[in-house]
Amino acid sequence: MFSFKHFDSSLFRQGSLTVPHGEIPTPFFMPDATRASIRGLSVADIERTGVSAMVVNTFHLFLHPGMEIVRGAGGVHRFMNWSGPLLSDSGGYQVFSLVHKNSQMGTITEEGVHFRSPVDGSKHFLSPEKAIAIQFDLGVDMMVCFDDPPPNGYSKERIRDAVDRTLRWAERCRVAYDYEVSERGLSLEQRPLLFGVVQGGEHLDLRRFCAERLTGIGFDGYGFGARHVSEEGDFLSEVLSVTAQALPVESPRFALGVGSPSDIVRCASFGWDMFDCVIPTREGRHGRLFVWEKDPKTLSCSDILSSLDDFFSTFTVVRSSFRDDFSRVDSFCDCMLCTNHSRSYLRHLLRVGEPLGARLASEHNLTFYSQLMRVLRNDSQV
RNA sequence: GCGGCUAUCGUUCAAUGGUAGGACAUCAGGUUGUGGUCCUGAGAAUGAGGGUUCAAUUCCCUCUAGUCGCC
Repeated sequence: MFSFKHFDSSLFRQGSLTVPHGEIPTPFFMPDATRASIRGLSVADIERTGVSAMVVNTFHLFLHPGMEIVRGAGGVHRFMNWSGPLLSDSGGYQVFSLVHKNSQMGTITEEGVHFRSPVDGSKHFLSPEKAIAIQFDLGVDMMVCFDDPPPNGYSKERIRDAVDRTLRWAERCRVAYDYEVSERGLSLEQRPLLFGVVQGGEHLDLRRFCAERLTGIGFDGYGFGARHVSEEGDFLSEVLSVTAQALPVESPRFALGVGSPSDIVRCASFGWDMFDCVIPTREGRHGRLFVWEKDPKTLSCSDILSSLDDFFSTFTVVRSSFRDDFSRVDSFCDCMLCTNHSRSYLRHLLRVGEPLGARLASEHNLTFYSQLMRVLRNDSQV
């Protein structure tokens, strides 16, 4: 299901990934449509940005609207009217950040995690088996094992515990996945891909160990879990590099939660193929815009790799200095915002809280990310 | 013209006879498998002149500027 086309000049893995809802050229970036929606954007808006796939979240959709509704709609594709590929996050990250942040919010047992809804306080339970079943009900193209992502600040001993639990749960996810596939009678073309997630914090030996054991169980793809930046915010270059090398060459590698444009480029150069992050949409809503320093159509991936911090810049459009800046946001971008409106107008919209501001800014940043991924693919079509 | 009221960061509200506080705005950071129209930090003010007092932004007088009412 995962194939490569290598280009001699390329510094990156370039290929394509085939899933039930289509073929995706790699590397690619998925914006987070956590609650089956990218905040503020319609499906038509999303298509215009060049986004090829999105991430929805098991945890959030399980709580709202609930699986009965999603099943009733005929799956999340139909529910949100998106016909392209979708990946679901397992909910592990949400449940654990909830519990790690405040132990009153839930308890972790070998069986799974009991937690309280952050919305209304109601009690719920998620386990490897349940997370897999939910993701099948969502009807996504790619799903992720229910895992335990510990904060990087934890002791090595506690991170080792998280690795062990992640591995035990990965085995249970694998079994549950095989059960669901046969129970639902899914053919090879219909079945979603299952990703195991490598934990281990900043410890190279734990990352290697976890990667080896997951490979032993066998998954369609492998993910990098927990944070890829240190507590101080520094990119964990060696950890990302070593972990990628510890994974099978022929499987897609998903760097969960990565990241800033620079982080994505670095990870792609280490051999990571898939990315998702809230940065382009969240920062867009808050008024930070990504812009090209040079025309991306003239850039190669080696140009970008050699100018990691210089190929783009950001600016905060809500600052007063943009009050009377009637120029376009990015002279190299062809999105709705850049071809129709000025920085001054966008600033105005964001400051008065007009929803159109968040929409245009998110759309622009996603267009920037899509363009970046095209450059990493040496994709001539722009 | 007469009378009342008001005067505090850029704006808008507090407070006090002894270090003037908040909100919004400004500026600077931050946001990484979305509990985020969010989080952290910084700079920023007692209209002017007199008087009472150890000490006045606070009490008194004058001026100035607003504001309301009456002619």
